[in-house]
Formats: sequence, C-alpha cells, structure tokens
Amino acid sequence: MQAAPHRPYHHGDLRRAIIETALDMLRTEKDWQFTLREVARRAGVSHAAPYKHFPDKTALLVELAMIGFDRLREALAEAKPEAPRSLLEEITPISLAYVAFGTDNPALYRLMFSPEEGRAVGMHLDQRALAVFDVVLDMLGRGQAAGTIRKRPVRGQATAAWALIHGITLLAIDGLLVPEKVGSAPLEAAIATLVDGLAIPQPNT
Amino acid sequence: MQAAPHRPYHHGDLRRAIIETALDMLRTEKDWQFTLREVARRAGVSHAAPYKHFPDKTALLVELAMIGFDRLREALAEAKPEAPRSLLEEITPISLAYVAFGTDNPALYRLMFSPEEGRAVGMHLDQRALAVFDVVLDMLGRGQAAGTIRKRPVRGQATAAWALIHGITLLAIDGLLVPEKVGSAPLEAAIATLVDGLAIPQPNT
DNA sequence: GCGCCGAAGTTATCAGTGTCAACAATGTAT
DNA sequence: ATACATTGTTGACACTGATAACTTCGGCGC
Repeated sequence: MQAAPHRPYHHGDLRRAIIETALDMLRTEKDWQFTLREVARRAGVSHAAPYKHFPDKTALLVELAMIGFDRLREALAEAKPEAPRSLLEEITPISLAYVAFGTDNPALYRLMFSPEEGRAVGMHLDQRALAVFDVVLDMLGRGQAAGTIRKRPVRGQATAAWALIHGITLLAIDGLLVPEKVGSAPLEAAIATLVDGLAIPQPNT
Repeated sequence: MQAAPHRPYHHGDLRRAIIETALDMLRTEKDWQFTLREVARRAGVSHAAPYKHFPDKTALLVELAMIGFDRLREALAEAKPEAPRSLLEEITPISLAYVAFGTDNPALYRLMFSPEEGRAVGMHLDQRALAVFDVVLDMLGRGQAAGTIRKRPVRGQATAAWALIHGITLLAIDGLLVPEKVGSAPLEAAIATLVDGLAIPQPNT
C-alpha cells in the first residue's frame, strides 16, 4: 500500500489553512478546549509551524474573533428587511439573525467577546468589531428621524438594544433559556419588550 | 533564623481553605488563567491535595459558581428599595447592584455563566442559581398585580430584563462600553429603555 | 491505651499544553 | 550558482490536570 500523498515541505498558504482549520474546529467540535497543537495536527503540520505565522496563540484567537465580527455583520446585513412597516418588523429579523449566528457558532461567538489579551490591543475598537454596533446605531438613528422612536440619546438606545440581544444570545448559547424558567418564547418576548422600550407608544396598543 | 511555622500534616479544613483561596484569587488576580495547582500552592498544600476534596477541577469551579449566585442574590436583596414609588425607582438600584457585582467580581461572574461541564450537571437549574432570576420574576409579578407593568407573560418580561442586565454586565466587564460608542451613561440609558418596555405607558411622559 | 482502618495528606509519574531554540528544506533574488 | 530569507521541522523546557502509590495521622472499637 502506498503512503498517503504528502504535502511538500513548504505548505504555501499555511496561515490561511491554520485559520480555516481553527474556524472549522470551533464550529464542529462541541465543548472543545481550543489548543494550538490540535489545530496544527489537524492542518497536517508540526506544533511549532503556526509560530511562523502568528506571534502567539492569542494573535490567532484575535484574528478568529475579527472574522467572527465580519461574518456577524454580513449575517445582519442579509437579514435586514427592505421595506419594514414598523420598528418591530425591522428589528425582529435582525435580532433573530444575531441570535441565530451566536447559537450556530457558540464557540466563535464566545471568542469574539472573551479573549482577554484582545482588549490589550483594543480589538473591540477595531472598525470590524464596531461595524456590528453601527448596524444597530444606524437603524435607530433613522427611526428617530422618522419619528417612530422615542427622542432619547440614540447611543444609549443602541446600547440597550445591543446589551439585550448580546445577553439573550449568551443565555441561549449557555442553555439557560429553559421553558420552566423563561416561558415558551423568550426570544420573541424579549424583542417585544425591547421594541416597547424604544418605540413611541401608540394609543390603544 | 527559625523555619516558618509549619501546618500539621492534616490541614483540618482544607476544602474550605481551597474554596476561599480560589475566591480570593478570582477577585484579586487580574486576567489570571485559573489553575488548580496555583490555588493549591497559595493554600500551602501539594498539587494533589485538592483531589481529596473535589473529584476534579470542574467540581471546584461549579462550587465557586454556586457561591457566586448566593452572593449575587444577597447583593440584590440588599439593594432592593423598601418603598419604591415607581418601577424605575425599584428596578434601578437592583440593576445597578447586579452590574456592580459583575464589575467588582469579573472573573467570578464569568465563571457563573461559563463552566461548560456545569451545564452537564444542570447547575443553572439549581435553586441557588434560579434564586437570582426569581428576584426579577417576583418584582415583575407584583408590578403586574399593581397595574404598573404591561400585561404580558411575566416570564417573558423577566427574561428581557435578565438578558439586558446580563448583557450589559458582560459588556461592562469586557470594557466594551467605551463612551465614543455607547455615550456617557450607557447603563442608565439601558435601564430606562428596559423600564419603558416593561411599564404601562403614562400620558405625556 | 492500643491497634486498626480510613481520611487526608505527600511524592512521583504521565500525557498533554504553549513557547522557544536550533536545525533543515526550500523559494527567491542576484 | 550562490546567498539569504522564509517557512518548515525536531527537541526541550516549564507548566497543567489527573492518577497511583505511599505516608501521616484521626477516630473508633475494644
């Protein structure tokens, strides 16, 4: 039996292969404790090879988190309705897309908000991370201009929206939204409460 | 120079000493990656001693998380105003106490919501963890009875409150509430939006 | 008071990790 | 063809979680 085909000594695009392998493992290996050596093994190289492309493990984690922000922003852009007739019709698909992204990619989502060293390099002030927040900011700004949203500092309103959606995403990822505790449709209930808090109240509603 | 006084071979209360040492390190060592060996060293015993009191590292982490829930519930009970005149007056001190607990104990707070193996033993359905959620549930239930809160499924409303406060606590812990992004008083703004979403709207407010 | 057994300590070992140094195999530029 | 840089490799180190075997008592029964 012939030996398996072997990759030449120089991989050619190992940096991208490491990143893609890591993303794949984050998505598919449930409850995996991320290790650089395991990623290197899965990519078919030695344990020290990644150190030629990333200064250390944290640098790779930060890069993965950035890609997560990019993908989340794309998911939100795709979910945005074209002609919503109300704030509820506009915010609901975006919120559901956000939570779906988190629950479809729990390890990546946690990573986006947890690498401690990432804060040292100001990761969350990076444009790619801010872009997600800007989707919410833009929507609420336009709502205020249209007179459908309460006249309040829009950044405060965007923070409320972000905190609630971020919070419920994490609760969902952690399996905490059990029905005997939160009822049968916690996500919809939370979004409805958010919208009630943001929108100018209508009579008899 | 005399040798330092040495602890007798049998510690006498090592389980409690391990727990207290771990809690102390979680609070004081910024960005420390929790290790059982380091806790044992700090407690003055060998690296294998904790295994006589905890089956494994996760069991200790779960115990620490439970204590965190106990302390959070006590902090919320202490913050509860005695005669609030509005929902805002009632929910604000409790919310601020919740966020203060999280930002004063960031590593412990993260632990309370992240030990993956803890989910396997149903940690979050434990009475001690549920008690925190019950504080919110009870307050909203009484608000509905008093006619100050919108008539909605109360568990959904409690979930919205919990998600928002949990979310903003984590954003604060992670240092994401930077003013150029969220404005100058994001916490107050988020609580105000939450209250607007929960309370029955008053005319001309 | 003594002996025995179990609890709770210890030391040593194993398999894994992140990271670094030294070396090896090319790829590229001249 | 040669030299140098890039990008691989192997090996080592210090650390981790966990286990096994051994040691030191504490408690209990007689």
